[in-house]
Amino acid sequence: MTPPEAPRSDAGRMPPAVSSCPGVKASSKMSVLRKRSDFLAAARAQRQGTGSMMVQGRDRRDGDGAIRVGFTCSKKVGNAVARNRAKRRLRAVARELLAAEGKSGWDYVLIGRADETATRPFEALKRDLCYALRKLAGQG
RNA sequence: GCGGAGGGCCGGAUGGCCGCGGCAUCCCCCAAAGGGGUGACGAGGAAAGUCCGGACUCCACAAGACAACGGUGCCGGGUAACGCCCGGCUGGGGUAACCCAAGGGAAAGCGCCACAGAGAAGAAACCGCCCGUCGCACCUGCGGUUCGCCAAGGGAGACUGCGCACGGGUAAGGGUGAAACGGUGGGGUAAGAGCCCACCGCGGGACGGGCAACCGGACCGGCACGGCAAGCCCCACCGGGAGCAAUGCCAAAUAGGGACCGCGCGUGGGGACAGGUCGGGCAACCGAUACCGCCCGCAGGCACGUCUUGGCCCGGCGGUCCGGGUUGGCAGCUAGAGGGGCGUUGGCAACAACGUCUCAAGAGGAAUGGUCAUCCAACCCCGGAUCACGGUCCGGGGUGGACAGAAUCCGGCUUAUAGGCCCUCCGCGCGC
RNA sequence: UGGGGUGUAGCCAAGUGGUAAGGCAUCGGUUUUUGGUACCGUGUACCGUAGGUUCGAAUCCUACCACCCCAG
Repeated sequence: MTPPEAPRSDAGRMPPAVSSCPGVKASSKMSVLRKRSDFLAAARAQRQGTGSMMVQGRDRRDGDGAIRVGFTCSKKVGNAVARNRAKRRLRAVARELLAAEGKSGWDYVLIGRADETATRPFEALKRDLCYALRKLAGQG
């Protein structure tokens, strides 16, 4: 099912250039995951790690074309301030890219990492998400 | 100028671009849902820890109780209340400003005080000191002898010395310990001792001051009453229990567990059917004149126009209650002991009263942001100037923002916190 | 939101006011040709942190820190 898994160090390597990830106006409505069962379902599906985040993706297969996304951070990220900041940056980067790069009908869950999610430059954060979305699309 | 003490305040600023939350309003729309536009508002001094106190809601009880358990603990005041705050007292620390204290009761009782030490709780008597007796030391000497001495018995006994000896006196000295039953000096004595005296300490205390804690204290007592209650405990005061995942309402959906009740007294006639009561079984009874449906009366019940079938067991259906159990929505949900400013009055103060102006997040996998630029602190580097060699000032460059995110609300406490600002006071030094 | 527990040597741990047990591990030695095993010996603790009560605290009290568990 999964193609030959890239070694762990691959996650830190430079993702595809930003120019290949043009920011396009949202074509479909993006809504937010709110139920625990949705998060658990996504966690069982495919995942792709990068230097600054972990991305989980799942094809809902319910006929609805909407892209849904959830954000979460474990306690390992830090205190409430650090967790909230990480989720806000993930939310900002998802809002810019997900409508264009995500596959319709999928659920995505973005998981923050300690330090990296909060401190990585915004452009690099965008490259990480773009890279992860393409890997997931390729796997699917 | 240096060092220190106390208190208060701030917690980066501005502007682009892209966004988020509920609210108000307008538009699209028959309406709802949904979408769009506009507007003001949108984290903290600790929002944190969840350590106290309340509001609020439900449960329990019926007065306010008692017991148990838990908490608080100098006195007075403030407060809705508090374990908080203010003022005072006492004790301790500091040259001082000031700081610290769970600070009631140890003559209600129980318990503990290791080791060391004579003795550790209604004191004790080891060494020592003193008195007396006896023995030895003096004289004599039965005897024995390793010839150094040992020694029964008798005498003298004033002084002195000695004793694993005995009987008393004593608690000054010694040493132990965290703590040893007043201290220092003098008198006194056989030696000593509050035995007596002076001062200090201690206990009681008329009376005076103070709301009180407490303070002062004539006078009296030769001195007793060790410490620990953050050991049990006693005393006084406070506390019914649970918590917004409380609680109330609405909708949908799953499983059909447990308990209880009901399935409705009848009666006469007509008429039809072959088996008969809600279903099954058993027993009984009846059966072509039974019996139900049906029709007509009587009586009774209530839902008022319908119902009214005998026994036992099992089941079924309906209802009520209890229990298990899934999900979503709405309310609770933010205007209240509310915060802030100014003023007046009372009070030393905490605070209170009144007047006036002003401010006001309500999320719910959880909004209050992302990004860029400029500036302001801070830190580092380089160059220059000055200097009391600690530093200060000017210019340029770089890094770059403490602790930390509302979750029903409020009053406190505690803890974290880069850096900065202000006020008052104390000590020392210098100048005028 | 409410409740409970733990913290002692590198690891596991006993100790409930009076010198901080024990085991494993480490290190040294004996035995063995060597290693292992066995035996003997040795060191290692500011008892989670900071205050307080007490003559004396791992132990009692208060505050804080970290971790774990339970209920709705």
